[in-house]
Amino acid sequence: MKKVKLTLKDVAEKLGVSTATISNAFNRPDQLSAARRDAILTACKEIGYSGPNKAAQILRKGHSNIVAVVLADNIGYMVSDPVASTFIRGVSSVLQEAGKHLLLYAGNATTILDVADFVDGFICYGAPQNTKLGDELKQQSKPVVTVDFNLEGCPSVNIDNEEAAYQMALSAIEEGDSVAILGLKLIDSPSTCRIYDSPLLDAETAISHRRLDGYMRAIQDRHATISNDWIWHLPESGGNFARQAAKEALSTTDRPRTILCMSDIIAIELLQCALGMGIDVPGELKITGFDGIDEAARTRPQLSTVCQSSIEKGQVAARLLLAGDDAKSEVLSFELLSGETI
Amino acid sequence: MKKVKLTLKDVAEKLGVSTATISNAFNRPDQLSAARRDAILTACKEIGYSGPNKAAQILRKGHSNIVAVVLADNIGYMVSDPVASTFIRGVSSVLQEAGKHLLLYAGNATTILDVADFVDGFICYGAPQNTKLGDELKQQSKPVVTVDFNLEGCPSVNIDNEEAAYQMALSAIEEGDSVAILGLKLIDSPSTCRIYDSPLLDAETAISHRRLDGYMRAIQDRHATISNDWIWHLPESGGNFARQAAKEALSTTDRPRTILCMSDIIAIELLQCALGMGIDVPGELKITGFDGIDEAARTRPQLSTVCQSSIEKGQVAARLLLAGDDAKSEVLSFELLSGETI
DNA sequence: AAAAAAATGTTAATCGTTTAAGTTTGCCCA
DNA sequence: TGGGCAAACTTAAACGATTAACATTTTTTT
Repeated sequence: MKKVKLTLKDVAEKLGVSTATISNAFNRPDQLSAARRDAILTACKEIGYSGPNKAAQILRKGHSNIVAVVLADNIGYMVSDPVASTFIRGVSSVLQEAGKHLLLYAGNATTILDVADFVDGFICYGAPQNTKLGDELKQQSKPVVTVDFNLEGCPSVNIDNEEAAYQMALSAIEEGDSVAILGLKLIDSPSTCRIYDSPLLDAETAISHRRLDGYMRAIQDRHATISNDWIWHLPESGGNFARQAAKEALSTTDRPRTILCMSDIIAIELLQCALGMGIDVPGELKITGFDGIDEAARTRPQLSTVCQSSIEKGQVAARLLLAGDDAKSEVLSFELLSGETI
Repeated sequence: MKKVKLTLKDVAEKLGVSTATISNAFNRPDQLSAARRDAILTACKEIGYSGPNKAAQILRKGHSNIVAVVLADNIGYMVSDPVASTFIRGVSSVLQEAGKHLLLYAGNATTILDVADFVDGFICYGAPQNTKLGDELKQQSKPVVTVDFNLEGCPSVNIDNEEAAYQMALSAIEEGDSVAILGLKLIDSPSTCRIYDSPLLDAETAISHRRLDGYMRAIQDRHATISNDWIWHLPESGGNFARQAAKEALSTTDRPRTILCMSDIIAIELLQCALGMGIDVPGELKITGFDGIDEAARTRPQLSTVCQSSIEKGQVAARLLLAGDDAKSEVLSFELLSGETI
């Protein structure tokens, strides 16, 4: 139980050498003889000095080996979401290998400027609801990598959401079908609702809108029908939002033949809801998901969905951040999983 | 795109006041006149100074508003584990309210001493496999709260695992039954195996052993039978480990009547395995879980398990850490969920 | 054997703040 | 009128390291 913390200076005095030499012993082995270095290091161990103070190092060196991962929604929700947590796993594995630490940050919380001074960079996952985050990110000077959305001037990691949604929808929709969409973060509302004519949110950068574009293109190509009041907005995938939307969509007069869901979580909720109501899937209703989470492979009937590797996304994002200035945006591949719901 | 970072000194010169005054404007409003304070703050906004550098503040003030959450296993696994991620959600909610940040830390990675200098404290979740972590924790001087295990001198958050396991087992086991146990982290092995006579791991501090004690007491009280080669060790709950143990346990000659599992994840895997083999649950085989994750309520037949509130655990842990020196250990309550598997 | 190069140390400035202690000013009251 | 006291600022010493630039010794080269 050491009460007093030793400093580099204390150690230097005790050993009768300069602080520079102690510092070099820890940081730049080539700057002193191996013999002296060993002597210093073992002496430090003996007297209980565990190395240069990190806080001081951060200030002096200007970097901390800490990378902030900024999650679009609150940490709690994101961490329990399988897609997001798998993503974090990917990031974490690469960072860990590089000896970096992971600061988990909630985008909806207070300002990121609280940490911008000492983290080495930001990995931002998912489009933030408020534009404040974007502004702050460009106000500060640390490198940024965005995932599943784009920010001017920052390398990003994405799949081709438009194309993925298009292909998925195309294989689900039959000529002339009626279609509904359970979408994510389409408009600025904290609750489940149909979008009608509400202004679309962040239409240029958000992946939700790329997916919507893809769906719409497929609907056109199949000469299918849809209207704005058959497009639902969910603020997040979590249980209640999805359940409510599912119920609404299933109790429309003249129920849609096909419902396209922007996440597997939503699709699974919808599926359970439909089965509970005695609706035959895919006989009476076809359902598609998005993401390819493990659970999707276990539903009965098995969900059709777009598989993307969240873990790879995380790894690539981390690598891009570590790569520094010459990092270029990456578009990852996806795969269609043809299940039994279409 | 500011290229040069302004410092307090720059601002002070520009405004013609001392650095102390600027600093006070940000940190100690009572030290200067309101008029001047407003003037300074708005001036700062104008010239693009976003407040004192945090790295310097950490060094000078000696605290950072960062709390490290140390996870027993690797971050990746823990984050995707429903129990652990719910726990993190709890921690995060309290920290966020207190304006603290959350550094996610993998206990199995490198030393925590990397961050001990600048975090304000540690919340350690789950017994670490290696004792190194414990040593390091007491080597450093920041406050520590442990969860689901104990560390000498540190406040902890637990349920009464022995009693919970006892009660659960007691209601599952019938007089004279044969029993098997699928346990977690009982011995020092990276793979699934029966424990036979391997030395038990960390027997004093680990909750696994409290649970084991409880099971054993119930087995005695019910005059049931068990042997060391019917106690399995799993390094973690994750899929493959559980599946392997489940298969082994179910293919023993003279299969056990009751299998007690130390987590719901394990129990669910076992249940699926048993149903897949055409075994009638609970007719031929009774199963109990532990934790009370959401998914447990959705299995058919519904799992019997011990429910504990992971989110509360997280909240309490965070509050204990924030409470400082006068924090006392807390024992949370649990509830038996009598499902259809016993 | 002298000059050049390399190896090993030290000195002191610096990173960007905070804050105890000191200074100046203005105000009140006897 | 001047002593006592706040209020409002400033000065300057930390916080605990890193790292150019310089100084000294040892080794290598010619």
